[in-house]
Amino acid sequence: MNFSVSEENYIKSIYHLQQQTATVTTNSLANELRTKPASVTDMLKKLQTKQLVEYEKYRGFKLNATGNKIALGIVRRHRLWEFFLVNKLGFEWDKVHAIAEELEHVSSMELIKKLDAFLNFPQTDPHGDPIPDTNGKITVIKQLSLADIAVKKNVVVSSVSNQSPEMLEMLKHYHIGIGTSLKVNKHFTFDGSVEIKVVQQNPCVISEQVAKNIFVHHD
Amino acid sequence: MNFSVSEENYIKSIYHLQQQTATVTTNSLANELRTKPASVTDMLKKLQTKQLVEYEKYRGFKLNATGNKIALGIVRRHRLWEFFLVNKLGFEWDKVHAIAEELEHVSSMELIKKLDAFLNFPQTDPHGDPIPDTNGKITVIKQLSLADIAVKKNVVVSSVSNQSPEMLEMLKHYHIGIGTSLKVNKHFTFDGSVEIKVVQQNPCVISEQVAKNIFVHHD
DNA sequence: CATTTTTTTTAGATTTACCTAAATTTAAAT
DNA sequence: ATTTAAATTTAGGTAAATCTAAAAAAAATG
Ligand SMILES: [Mn+2]
Ligand SMILES: [Mn+2]
Ligand SMILES: [Mn+2]
Ligand SMILES: [Mn+2]
Repeated sequence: MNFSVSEENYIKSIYHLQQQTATVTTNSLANELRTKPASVTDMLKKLQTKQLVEYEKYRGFKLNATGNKIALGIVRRHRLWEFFLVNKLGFEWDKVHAIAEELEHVSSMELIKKLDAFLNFPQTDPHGDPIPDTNGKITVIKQLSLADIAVKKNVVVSSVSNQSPEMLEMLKHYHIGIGTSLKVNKHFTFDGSVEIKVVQQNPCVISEQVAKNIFVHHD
Repeated sequence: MNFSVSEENYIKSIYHLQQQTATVTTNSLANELRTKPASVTDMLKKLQTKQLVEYEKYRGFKLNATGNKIALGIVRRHRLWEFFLVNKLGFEWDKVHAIAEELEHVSSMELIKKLDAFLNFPQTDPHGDPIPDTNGKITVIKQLSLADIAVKKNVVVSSVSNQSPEMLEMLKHYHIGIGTSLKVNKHFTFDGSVEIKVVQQNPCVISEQVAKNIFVHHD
């Protein structure tokens, strides 16, 4: 079946919200899509008749198996385009989301297949998020935020959950990017700030807010 | 101002039809867009209030200076994407039009600027059609169809006006592509077919229908 | 547990981009 | 110059995606 841009945006947003809560509410989806609850209810009825969601009035909803597969297809396209924009066109990673938000809806299967090959089958997007494969399989790496990492362990930055220009500016200042190796020297209990040692840099202190948005895995 | 996908498709189609007839008719545009004349009239009223066309009831219409500039922007995006699809992703040129038809509507200025640079500022698309520059300036090369070329003149294929898979199959068979050097040996008056000599190939005869769709310039 | 408060749904409108069928205008043909 | 035919526009309607305001249901509160 074929889906409208609007339907695809709803499906993808439900998918993302489900990563946090198993079942999604009307208000949270309206908020995510910057639309009104009434519009969400309308669209949900449509997605229900198209058999993409499990939905019970007043009870919230979630994607079913079909819906999930479609969502992963959209996420795949989005992340492949983000990779292209950063690694081929030279965008900074805080600028690509809005553009990929449009490109993800271009519907040619062949296009994505060839784009994937051209990019050399990347596994993660510029923000460190995994790219689902053709079958919708996604490899979720176990990762912890810097705020929750024990001291003296060597870790590698695997993703950032805040992708704003402000966050990018901050990370650049600390010489941190996806793949950067570092370790935690100390957690300050006063304000939750964290002293870290980035390889080939002097130790520095980052705020709890920053630490919580940097995800790492052990190497 | 910002335009919908539909508005952009109308604007671009008017632009293309204007290349042949200075003023465009409702029926021809409906036919080009595979829509109905009544829909064209509706959209034309809108484009008129948006000050993009000169339109007199029952008298046909044409883009004004603003409309023309916008059309050239869309054509630019379309052709840059076609170039990308063929030269970076490895598509054959008979498969790219439909995909570029979607990609052309992605609206980021920065995207097109960076894409252009990534592609090394190409001057023509895979079908030999010129790519307008950022200011909407387009270099129209004087070109004649093979059906109208005098014998024994050395010419270079500069574009093809039929971009179907069937045409591509035929051109591949004759070893003809954009940039191929050839000359006309003879015009047959019986059916308008043309004997040509492609460099490093044996002479061959092509039908008038094929000849009319191959455009060349003197080298 | 009865009553607020919050969340969600329904009802009814609006905008965009279409459509068909009928009316109107222009062009072509007798 | 009529008449006929073709092109174009108008009238009226539909489907998708949105919205606001009101009604209904669920959750929170004292
Ligand atoms: Mn999107
Ligand atoms: Mn991303
Ligand atoms: Mn298009
Ligand atoms: Mn082209």
